[in-house]
Amino acid sequence: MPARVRSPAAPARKRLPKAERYEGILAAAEQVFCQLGYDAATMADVAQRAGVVEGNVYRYFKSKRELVARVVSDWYSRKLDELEREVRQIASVRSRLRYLIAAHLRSLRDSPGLMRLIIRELRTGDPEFSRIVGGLNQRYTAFLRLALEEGVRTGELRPDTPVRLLRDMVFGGIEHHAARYLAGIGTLDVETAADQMLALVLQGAGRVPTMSAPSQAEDPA
Amino acid sequence: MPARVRSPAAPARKRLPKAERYEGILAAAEQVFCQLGYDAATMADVAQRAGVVEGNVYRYFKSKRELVARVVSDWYSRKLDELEREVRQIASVRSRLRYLIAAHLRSLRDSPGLMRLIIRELRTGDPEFSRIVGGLNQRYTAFLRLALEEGVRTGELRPDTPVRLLRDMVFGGIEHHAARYLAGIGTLDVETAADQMLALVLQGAGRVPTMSAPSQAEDPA
Amino acid sequence: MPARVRSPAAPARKRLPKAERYEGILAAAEQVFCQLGYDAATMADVAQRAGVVEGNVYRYFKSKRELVARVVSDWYSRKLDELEREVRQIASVRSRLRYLIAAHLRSLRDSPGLMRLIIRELRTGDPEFSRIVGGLNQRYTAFLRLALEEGVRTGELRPDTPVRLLRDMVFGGIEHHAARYLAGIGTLDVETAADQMLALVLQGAGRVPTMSAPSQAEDPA
Amino acid sequence: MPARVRSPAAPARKRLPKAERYEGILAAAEQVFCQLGYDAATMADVAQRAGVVEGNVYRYFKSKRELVARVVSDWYSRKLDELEREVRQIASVRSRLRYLIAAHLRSLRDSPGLMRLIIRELRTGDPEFSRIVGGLNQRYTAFLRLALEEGVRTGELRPDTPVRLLRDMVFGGIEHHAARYLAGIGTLDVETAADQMLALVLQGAGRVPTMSAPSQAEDPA
DNA sequence: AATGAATGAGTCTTCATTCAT
DNA sequence: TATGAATGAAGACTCATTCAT
Repeated sequence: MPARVRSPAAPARKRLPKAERYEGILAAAEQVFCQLGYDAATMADVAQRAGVVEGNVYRYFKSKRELVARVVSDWYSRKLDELEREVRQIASVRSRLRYLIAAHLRSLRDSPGLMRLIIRELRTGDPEFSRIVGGLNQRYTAFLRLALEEGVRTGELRPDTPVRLLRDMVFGGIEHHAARYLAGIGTLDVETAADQMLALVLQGAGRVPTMSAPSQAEDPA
Repeated sequence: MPARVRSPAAPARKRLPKAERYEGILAAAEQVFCQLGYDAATMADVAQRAGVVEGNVYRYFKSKRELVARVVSDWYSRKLDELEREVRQIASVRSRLRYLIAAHLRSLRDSPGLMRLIIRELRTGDPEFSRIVGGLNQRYTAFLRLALEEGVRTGELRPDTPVRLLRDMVFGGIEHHAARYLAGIGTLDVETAADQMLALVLQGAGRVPTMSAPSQAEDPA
Repeated sequence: MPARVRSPAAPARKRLPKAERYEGILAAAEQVFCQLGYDAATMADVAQRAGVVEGNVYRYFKSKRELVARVVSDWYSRKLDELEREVRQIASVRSRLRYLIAAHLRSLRDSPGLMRLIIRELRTGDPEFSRIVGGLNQRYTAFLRLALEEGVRTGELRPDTPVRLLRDMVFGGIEHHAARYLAGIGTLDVETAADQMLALVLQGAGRVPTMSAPSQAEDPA
Repeated sequence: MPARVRSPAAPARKRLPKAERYEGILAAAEQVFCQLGYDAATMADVAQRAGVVEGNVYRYFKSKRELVARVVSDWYSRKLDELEREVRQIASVRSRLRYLIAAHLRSLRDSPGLMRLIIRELRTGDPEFSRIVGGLNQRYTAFLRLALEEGVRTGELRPDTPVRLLRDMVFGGIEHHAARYLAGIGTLDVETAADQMLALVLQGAGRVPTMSAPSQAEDPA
């Protein structure tokens, strides 16, 4: 009986259809893992929150690792569908970049617990985890990579753009930027951050040196 | 008043000066923590690697948390000294940025275990940890922030540069970029990555506005 | 995320209904605690005596302190029931005093281990302990206090009787008296001791003031 | 490094005469044991408070048990001297009883930590402890026993007085009475308690039934 | 399908005591 | 005589996982 925070447990129900019980446990696991983190969360916590008995969880998930993996892959699946749907409707590369940056920021803002879980646990190298979550992360970041590659093709981006590095700067930058927010400190202004990051991605921070093509708005000229 | 009787005790191992033993345990802990991560590592592992009995570790470090904290803060201290020494000798902002980017990449390349430890455990919010490591991370990232701010002052960078966001993109980008390497997959080409990242920081990925086609797409011309 | 893998687990022992196992552990704990005392007893001792694995004890009792507390409160509950039942059937105050004195002596004679445990551990001020055992001791001693108070009301006892002090002398006296027996030295003659103590309580040890030699010095004659 | 309360340590001094060091450690031990109790106190606590290094304590006391035993026997020796000195000057048995009762109450009031230590640890049956403290407790209680026996001889007390039982009631009663005070709750009024207890010892609480020799002052005649 | 009792291998941490220096 | 580093044997408590019912 750890001094853990236990939330109002759902009353146990009997004989649910398999799929429904599965979803219930998954949802409970998401809450518990997000709130406590992987290590601190216990299977007992999950079972209780799901209104199920401990051993029963193992009928649906063969181990704790698989359970987190499913929670995370679930999130990725949902996110992937959403991105798929939205991104195809955005014509310009620039707008697509803007959308993807903002989308990731929104994810961090709206599901900080889950994102912290992903960021922390994704880098584990656990085989069980990799097997399940594996490609999903790649497919997720692929949206940005593809957008950048298209930008190169269309000429909106320099031909020598180091696409993967730029992608890393975007995702890594967003996650770093949100670190304080994830830690419960401060807020996260999605739109401002997205605008600034997009600008940095496109023009960098260096002063444009040419005479003929003066830089930004604040040019005294 | 335990009824158990203590056993007669075996021959004592070699007796080291306090500082030496401290360093020995610290070094052992660094290895163990870097290899297994904080949670998976046990104090028994550390003690064994240090050639010491488990209980003896506690003469030098009052808890496992303090021990990691010391390992990490030790690294930061060394790094901070080094940065301090080097950075002050680099005149131009551009060169300083290049140096800081490369330095962080080198850290990841040369101490992947430690860096993974830091990246993972730094975001824990544990008070023991924060107390000790606390400001070190800030002081570390401050070097880049200061360089960027100076760039703004000297006019090498745009006056409206979002300094903190850019700093996050650099550190986050580097760490993301090194993720595969940290996971034991692939290599890390410090110089190339540093060059590319510096370029992105300064000019971004957007097409250079030529005379005929000045700045961005939304240019009214 | 421990890297250690759990072992395949051995054949499970017999499965008892919850209440039965609870009682079994409680009984084992009583024996162990009484024999060794609280500090010297270990949860492993208790588990072994109960024929259960150590960790399983914690399914029923959340801590060692709670376990002793339950053992002790269990005894009090039983004793309280018994006293309740018996005392109400005894009409005269004198008989009631005699009964309560003898009953406490019998408790010491018949459950010396448990009584030693109570006497030693009751005075600990541990919150877990107090929470559970708390009022039970007071309710136990209240029987004597109430009998004395009634004696005062009925005139069988002097109106200025210091009830609490007298109660302390009875309980403290009995416990002191039984100390040698509790230590395993000598025997305990309940009836004789009860008779003598009752006499002391009622008349004290002072010479009875006869007609010719009236009581104490402060006798006005 | 336990979260224990450590008091201002005396600075280590070198090369004290043996006897002086011995006393210093003993004094430190008394403080520590009284404050924390035997089990919770550590040899490290004692050493620190004595301004001595841990291992050095063992040059003067061969074990923790012996150390407490010495602390306790020290107290008894002092007390015994004091009683010896005082008691011989008190002529009447009655006064002597009054003095001994009050003296024990004062001990409890003035050295609650030590008394708690004695009361708790004296009943352990530890051979090391018994060997050292052994007879002291008996010699201490003997003062009261002798006074009672003399009372019997002189006729001030009934010839059939159960001396040992009465002695137990006095000491046990006092200790029970002081229990709340020892637990840090409430105060201890030595004089009142002594008066009341003396009266109980001499006359008991029973209403004197005779016509010819009416009882106390509050008798309506 | 569901239950939940039972397992067992850890985890961290504490401390009396010894002994090389 | 003094030091304090080192020992080692517990000890309380946790938790993923299994399996009889």
